Amino acid sequence: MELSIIDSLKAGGKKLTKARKAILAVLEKNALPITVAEVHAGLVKARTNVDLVTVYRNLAMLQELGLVNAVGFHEGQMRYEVVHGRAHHHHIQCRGCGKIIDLMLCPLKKLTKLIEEQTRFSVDGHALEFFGWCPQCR
Amino acid sequence: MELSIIDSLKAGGKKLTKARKAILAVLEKNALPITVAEVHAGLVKARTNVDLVTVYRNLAMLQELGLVNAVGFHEGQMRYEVVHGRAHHHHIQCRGCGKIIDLMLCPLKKLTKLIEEQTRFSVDGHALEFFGWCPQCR
DNA sequence: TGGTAAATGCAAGTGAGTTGCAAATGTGGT
DNA sequence: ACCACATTTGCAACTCACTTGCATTTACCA
Ligand SMILES: [Mn+2]
Ligand SMILES: [Mn+2]
Ligand SMILES: [Zn+2]
Ligand SMILES: [Zn+2]
Repeated sequence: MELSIIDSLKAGGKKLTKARKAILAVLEKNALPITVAEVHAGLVKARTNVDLVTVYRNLAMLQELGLVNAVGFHEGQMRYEVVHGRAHHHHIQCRGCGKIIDLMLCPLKKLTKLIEEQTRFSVDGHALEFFGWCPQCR
Repeated sequence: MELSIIDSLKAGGKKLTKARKAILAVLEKNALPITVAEVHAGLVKARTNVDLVTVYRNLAMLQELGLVNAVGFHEGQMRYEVVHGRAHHHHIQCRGCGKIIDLMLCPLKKLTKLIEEQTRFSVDGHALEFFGWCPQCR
């Protein structure tokens, strides 16, 4: 059973600041992973002025606590989505317009075990993204 | 049946330059994906002076022709490996020392079809990397 | 309500990757 | 072997995501 966001912060010795609440709110209302600039723009739109560097620092911290997930499509920047209350999953991005869709699946449970046996690594994560062309850009 | 490197270059209207040959040679002698800086260092070591920007431009071009594969572990830089004569595969990287190992497998053939049906995207690629701790760093 | 560690904003810095342009070089035809 | 010419290269300047240092502010707890 998963800790609440507030309890996770407390357990990590973190304060529940105005900036933090606002950043989490922006992420919660976005179904898909968004860039740091998009988080920042969301804050400005919500009349919450938070410096860009504060967004960077908070996203890094939230990621360390496991509350936020970083996703990269090799666009030259990372994207972030909330983990809390959502199932582990992956994404596909259109090479034309950049659109992203959630893929509510993960085929890697069994394979992870196999890799651990074959490589003697202990595997603790993976990144899986698909690329292609959406119906509009096809 | 796969075109030779020279034929692929020719087909793309590309010249077989000294820099190009040397870059491919560096990549060929490395089993694992290496950074642009590492390619460049390899050139210097081989007494072939090629500007860093030339390395960037050639790797981008070779990737477009499908001769080279870009791999990213979200380290803040990309890595490159030759495709020619090697089977499609994936990688695992140690979170401690950064060591990379080839995983000669890909579990995504069937899943790709399923995703195409479900999303109406045409899928033309994917990125899959595993992360963990190697025996030394465990 | 005050003491204190954590968090924030601002300014400056880092580093991967890109761009513009003049000079150099590989290629295909003669 | 030579020429014409498109491609490629090197250099310098630039962009932009992200980080760091430090003085000030803020959330938390006794
Ligand atoms: Mn998602
Ligand atoms: Mn490989
Ligand atoms: Zn699209
Ligand atoms: Zn290791």
